[in-house]
Amino acid sequence: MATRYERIADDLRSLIASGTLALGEQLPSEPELASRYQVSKPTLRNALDVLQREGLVEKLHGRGNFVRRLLPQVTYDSDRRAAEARTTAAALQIRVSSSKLKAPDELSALLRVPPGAWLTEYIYLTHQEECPYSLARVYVPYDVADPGMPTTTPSPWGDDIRERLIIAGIQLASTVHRVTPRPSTPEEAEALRITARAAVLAIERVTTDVTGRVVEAALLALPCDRTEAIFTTYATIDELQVAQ
Amino acid sequence: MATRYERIADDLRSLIASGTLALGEQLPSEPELASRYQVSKPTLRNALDVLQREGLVEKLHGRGNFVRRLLPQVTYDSDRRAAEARTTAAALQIRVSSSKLKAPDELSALLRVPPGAWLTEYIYLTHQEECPYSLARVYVPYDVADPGMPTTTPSPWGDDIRERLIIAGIQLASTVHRVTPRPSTPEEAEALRITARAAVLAIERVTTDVTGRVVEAALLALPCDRTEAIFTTYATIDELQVAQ
DNA sequence: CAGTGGTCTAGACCACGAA
DNA sequence: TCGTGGTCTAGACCACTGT
Repeated sequence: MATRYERIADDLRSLIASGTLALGEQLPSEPELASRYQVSKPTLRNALDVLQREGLVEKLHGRGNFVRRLLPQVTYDSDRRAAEARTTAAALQIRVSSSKLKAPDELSALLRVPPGAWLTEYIYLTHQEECPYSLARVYVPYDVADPGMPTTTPSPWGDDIRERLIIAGIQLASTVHRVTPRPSTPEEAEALRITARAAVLAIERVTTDVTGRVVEAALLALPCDRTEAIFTTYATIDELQVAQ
Repeated sequence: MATRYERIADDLRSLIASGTLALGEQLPSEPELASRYQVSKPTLRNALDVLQREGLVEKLHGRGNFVRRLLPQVTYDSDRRAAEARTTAAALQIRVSSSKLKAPDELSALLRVPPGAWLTEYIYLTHQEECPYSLARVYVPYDVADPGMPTTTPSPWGDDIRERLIIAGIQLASTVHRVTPRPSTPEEAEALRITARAAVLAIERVTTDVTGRVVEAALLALPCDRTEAIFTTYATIDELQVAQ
């Protein structure tokens, strides 16, 4: 037997699905809904919590509850060219800032440089039509190159930095992506405008050149509930030769 | 200012971290904790909900609240050899079953075969020390090959199937992974013994051979809160030549 | 059966956002 | 200032688990 709050959630869900409650529309206030369903406020809030976890309802303290608009899908692609094709179509606004810093311990381990080595940090904050899309922090050791500020059209994932490394004569050899869903940090929640501790898909990317040196690393945070990430791997030459 | 339930959650969290509450240990009952912290039951439950969402506490209806044991980390690696090295160390129990079926619409799109074409389906359910680890469904079109039942030591991700395809003379060329966090289906929640609708990391893998034919596809489901996935990509030959 | 967590009430009061 | 959601109380009763 379904509980009271589940039945209320079911009812509101079908109202949203049928369009009776339009996207972006404000729901009636909680006391109003509570009296309409003849339940107490905590029970009604329990129902709204279910819908919030499902991503159907957005609660804004002091303003009201709203039917969540369809948010654009976020797509990461390890293949730079495929990503570009999509990016141009999607009209993203990308804000990049850069600074120089001494590598803290986590970054020195990631980039395999001594702690305190100089790094250039690029922070990419991308929006799609006012809606936060992704947060990327890209690091390049200063003794590898100083790519300077982006001049070309940037990519949300800092792929333009890697392009600049290639132009500078650095031969990229392999890229390792470590993908982990985890709760967002307060800074990420703020930047992506998601509720505190809501999950993000974290992608840790490390690019190595043909000499085995780490030439770039990136920490990406994508909103978990509307993200897909695509990775394409090709058989290496020796694998194909073994098969032949 | 932290709320009442947040301060209680903080306190319990530090008790768990310090080992005062041992892993797997049953917490005092909710009325007991409520009176100890001088709060009402709903407030105390709110604190436990926070810890449950963080994965620190497991609530079992009719039995009690327990400190969640450290669950083994689940690691997917796109690199078969790296994955093997880890797997042998970790002592996984893998159960494989196979059946033949006609491709439903979703699978025919994924495998690029006509709807209703014959497929071999392999279901891999992996445990590590009684704890569910991963669920993988692997599909091979029947006209590509019939790998038969696994004889070698299997991999949790069905990599042994791909090994068998290589031995059968099929030249694998590229693999595309599509990674999406999403709520679990009831079957997945059951198999992975996670709470209903808890998030899984879904990996959709499609392997293509040198003729461009899809020779294998897999649908993997991994428990979101303790999973990492690693993807390694190498510069293709033409990228390196362009750079030179 | 006893003991546990799950649901629910009918209020009170606080904190936030916008006018 | 007013209307909104957020927190909290002190209980009652239901549903599940193990003996």
